[in-house]
Amino acid sequence: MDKRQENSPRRATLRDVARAAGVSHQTVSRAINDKGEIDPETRRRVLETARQLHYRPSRYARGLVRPGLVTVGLIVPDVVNPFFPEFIAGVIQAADAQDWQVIVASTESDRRRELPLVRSLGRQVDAVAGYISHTDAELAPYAEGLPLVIVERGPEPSLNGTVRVDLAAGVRAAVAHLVERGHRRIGMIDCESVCDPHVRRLTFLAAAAEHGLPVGEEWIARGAQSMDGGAKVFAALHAAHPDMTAVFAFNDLVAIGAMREARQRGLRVPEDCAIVGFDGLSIGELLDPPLSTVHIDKRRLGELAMEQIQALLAGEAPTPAVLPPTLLVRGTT
Amino acid sequence: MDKRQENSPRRATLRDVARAAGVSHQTVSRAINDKGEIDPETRRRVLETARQLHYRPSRYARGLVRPGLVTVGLIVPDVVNPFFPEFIAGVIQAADAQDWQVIVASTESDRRRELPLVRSLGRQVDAVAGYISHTDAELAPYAEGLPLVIVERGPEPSLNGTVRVDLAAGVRAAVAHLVERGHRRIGMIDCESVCDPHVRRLTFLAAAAEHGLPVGEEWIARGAQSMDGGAKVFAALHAAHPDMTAVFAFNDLVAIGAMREARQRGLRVPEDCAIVGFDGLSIGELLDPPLSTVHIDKRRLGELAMEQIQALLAGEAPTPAVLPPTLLVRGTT
DNA sequence: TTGTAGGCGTTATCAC
DNA sequence: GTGATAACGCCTACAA
Repeated sequence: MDKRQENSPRRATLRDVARAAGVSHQTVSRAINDKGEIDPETRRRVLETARQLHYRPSRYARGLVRPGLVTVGLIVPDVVNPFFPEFIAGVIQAADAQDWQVIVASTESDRRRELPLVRSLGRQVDAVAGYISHTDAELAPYAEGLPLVIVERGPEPSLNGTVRVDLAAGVRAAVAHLVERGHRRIGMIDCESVCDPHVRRLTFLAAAAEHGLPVGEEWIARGAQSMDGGAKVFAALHAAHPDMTAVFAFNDLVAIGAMREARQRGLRVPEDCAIVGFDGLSIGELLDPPLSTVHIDKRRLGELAMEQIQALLAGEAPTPAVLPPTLLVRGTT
Repeated sequence: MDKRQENSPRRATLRDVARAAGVSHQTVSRAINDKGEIDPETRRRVLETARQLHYRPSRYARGLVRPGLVTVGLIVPDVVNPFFPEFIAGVIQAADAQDWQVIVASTESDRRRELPLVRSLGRQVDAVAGYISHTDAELAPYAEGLPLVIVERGPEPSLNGTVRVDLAAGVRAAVAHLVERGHRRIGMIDCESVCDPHVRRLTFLAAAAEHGLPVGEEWIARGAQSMDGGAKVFAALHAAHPDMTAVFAFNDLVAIGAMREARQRGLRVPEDCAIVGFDGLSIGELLDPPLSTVHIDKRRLGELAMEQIQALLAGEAPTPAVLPPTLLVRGTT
């Protein structure tokens, strides 16, 4: 970390310009910052020599004398995964509203990069928010007192700020919706995930039981978090339960894979098999029919994270924020 | 711009900690930075009081003494538009490879925000790259000598770094491909765009002429850069030219809208009407059939931008980089 | 092992 | 209008 630019020819400073222009460094400062008390001609001359010397003010020196500009670090697993751009946009937008800046960093879905990233990024910013899977205790030595907001952390208490989606509520909404549509033999496509190891699955089982569905563990299959994974798991479920009339998927990506596989097998969606995704990605709109899903307001999630950061920076104790998802009925149910 | 955090209770400094721990500020520095020459017990005590005082080192003071960490500003019109996340990822990845940081800022597609953003962001970073539609001359007073890399600027010479996609080559490839598939009556869906006011349209006409197609201005219609825009323009083209067998769209989003409208009108894609998009968004894969398109390597585009920044920072004169797109034949042609 | 002196590049204050 | 001088918070010598 913190690799530095080597042997670059030292940048010109205020004093260099002063010397070259034959004035005091103070006068240069006046010219650069457009203060009034300066002779227009001096000003012109100074600015000209500054330009020639490629002078640029040091943000560090400025920051030291004129502190207060807030910079926030944002850690996401993957910039390209369609879930995160909206989240990032929410953070940037909320930050921008107060003229704060956001440094975006990605772990590339590599959990081992989290801790070093928290440290190096944390040293450059006033606070950090993001998807971090480590515990408070693991984080502490790297956070070094850094105000930290963790997204999608379970409900364990934390000294850090916390924002999460009410996954269970989302699952219940999805199941209730399918039941309402008359479905009883509902399968679930589960995935491995650091963020949600069990909530979706367990809630699904509980909801199924509550609705008196003839559905248990054997109606749940697990696969990779990808279109391909979704397709494979759907194939397995369909083979095991030919009478299955609906599927609840771990997320939209997986749901899309399932949908494609269903088609391959000659099933019509939603007539022969309904499908509900999770996340509410806007790309679900592009499908035909568009994907029904449990919608997460990812922009809002970003805003909530920023609100936590503000609280933390104001020295307040953070109250965990919980975002309830909403059912988005489109065309696959 | 540059709004500051007001009346926050001044953060503890090295000296505050020193006073509280009854040592010199130097000793504190040693403890914080884990230097060897210090009594373990002193170290422990210092670290403890530092923690109590919520001490965090000032990045400005550190940067001043230990300069060299490079931070790059990145300006995009829209974080959510599926084109940009990949571009951003390319920039972040290339930056990360040298342990540089990236501050991402968005103009929210508002051209008027560009100039102020260049100024305020530019003051906080070592260089800026991004989609900026203003000219060198307009930029100069705001750039203040800032190393700047402009993406998708036309081939006009510039003092700034420049990266662009060879749009014309992409258009020619698309038209050639359609002709090869036996199409002659090809329509084009054009859009208004700051980045490309005319290249696509003019190249399309030129290519059509070269291939001897019975196609002129009247085969081009223009609409909004959205799915809806694409649908409307397709409707208009189809109405005007019922014998049209293929469409070249300004970009993928528009192409998707066109595809949907074609279906609405009872046309099979690609049998009754082939469609080629532009951009190579990965969401094109989700369609059925998947969208054929002129693919731009957006990650590579980001890398190229970073390479330009490196050159600029090294004091080299930037040679404009041109990225050739590639034809991606999927299912709609 | 610990403390003192000096400087990093800027802005602010106050003389001239 | 201009220029000394003193911060800002930290780190690197060097001295004790």
